[in-house]
Amino acid sequence: MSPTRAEQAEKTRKTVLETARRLFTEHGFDATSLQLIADTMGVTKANVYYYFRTKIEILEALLEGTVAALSAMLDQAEKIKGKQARLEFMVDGFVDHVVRAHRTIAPMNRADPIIRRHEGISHRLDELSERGLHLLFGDTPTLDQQAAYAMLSDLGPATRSLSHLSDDEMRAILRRLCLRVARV
Amino acid sequence: MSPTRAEQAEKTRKTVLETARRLFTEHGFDATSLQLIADTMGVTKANVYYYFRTKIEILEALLEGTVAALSAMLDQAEKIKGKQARLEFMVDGFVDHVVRAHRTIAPMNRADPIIRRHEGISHRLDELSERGLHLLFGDTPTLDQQAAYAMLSDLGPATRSLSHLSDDEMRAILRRLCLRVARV
DNA sequence: GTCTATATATAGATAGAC
DNA sequence: GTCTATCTATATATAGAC
Repeated sequence: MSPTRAEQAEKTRKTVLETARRLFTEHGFDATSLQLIADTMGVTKANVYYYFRTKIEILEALLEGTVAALSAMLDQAEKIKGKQARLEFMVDGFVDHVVRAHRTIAPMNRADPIIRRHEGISHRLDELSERGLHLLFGDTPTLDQQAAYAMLSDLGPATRSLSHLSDDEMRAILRRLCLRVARV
Repeated sequence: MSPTRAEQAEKTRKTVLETARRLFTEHGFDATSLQLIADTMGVTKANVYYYFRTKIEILEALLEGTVAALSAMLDQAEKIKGKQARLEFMVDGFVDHVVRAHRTIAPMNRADPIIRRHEGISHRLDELSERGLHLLFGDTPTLDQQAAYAMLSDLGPATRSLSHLSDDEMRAILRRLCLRVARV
C-alpha cells in the first residue's frame, strides 16, 4: 500500500518541522539555511517551500507547539490551590520542559535575537511569563520574585552544565536548584 | 592639529569594535552584516576590512576583552582566603559583569550558536568556568554545586527581567538571588 | 587610511514541468 | 507532491585608485 497524497503530505510536513527544530537549535535560526534543511531531509528547497511559505513560518510553527505545552502546564497549575503544591508542580513543569528541550531540542531561547525580533512570538512569550509569575507569586510580586521567576523559567544555563547526566539525575538537581531560587 | 595616521587608525579601530559590539548584541552575530557595521559608523565596508580580515575576527577581539576582565576578577578572588568573603566577591563580580554587559552590551552569551561553534572561544570560556567553579566550591564540587555555578555565571535571564531598573537596584536584587543559588 | 568597483558565493523565494 | 531551473538580493571578501 503506497500512502495517499494526504498521508504523504502530512509525513513530509512533519519531517520538515523535526529537521528544522534540530538544526535551528544546533546552528541557530539565521545560520540554518533552507538548503541545509532540505539537504538534511533529502528533498529539494522547492519541496520545503511547498509546505511553508517563508523560513520564519517554520519557526512560528515550532514555537506554537512549545507555547501550547507550557500554557497547558499553567492551566493545570491554576487548579492547584495549595501554595507549596503549586510551586512544586510548576517547578516540575519548567524542569521537564528544559530537560525535554535539551534532548529533543526545542527552540525557545528568549535571548535569541530572532525571537526578540519577532513581535508576535515575543508577545506570546511575555504573556506566558506574566501568567506564570502571577500564578506563583500572586497579584503584586516583588522585584526579587520577578527575578526568581525569570530564572525558573529559563533553565538553559544550568541545563547545559549538566548535559552529561541522565534525564532523571538532571531533573533531581534542577528541581533542588529551582526550589532554592523560589524560596523568596 | 589633525590627527596622525596612527592616531586615526586607533580611533577607527575602536569605533569598529564599539559599533560591532552594539549591533552583535542587538541583532545577533549572523544577522549583523559588515555593511550594517560600516553604514552605522559612517565608513565603507572596505575600510572595516582594513582593520579586521574577517567578520569573526571582530567577534574574537570583543570576546578577548570580556574573557580578560572575568579572568582578572578570578585572580582577585583567588587571593581572598575566607570562604564566605570569596563567595561574595565573586557574586559581585558576576553581577557587575552582567549589569555592565546589559547596558554597554557585551557579547558573551554561552548559548549563542556562534559562540558554541567557535572552538577557540568555547575552550577559553570553559577554562574560565572550570577555574571559577573550583575557586568557589573546591576541588571536587558536587553536581548541585556545578549547576549552581552555571546559574551564577550566566545571569542573562534574570537580568532581562529587570531591565527597567537602575543599575543599583538591579545589582541588589541579583546579589540576593545569587546568594540563594549558591547556598548549596 | 579610505574609497569605488567588483568578484564570488549563497541566501530566500518563485515558475513551471512532471 | 516533488522536481529542475532561475530570479533577485545580499553576504563576505578583495583589487586597485586616491
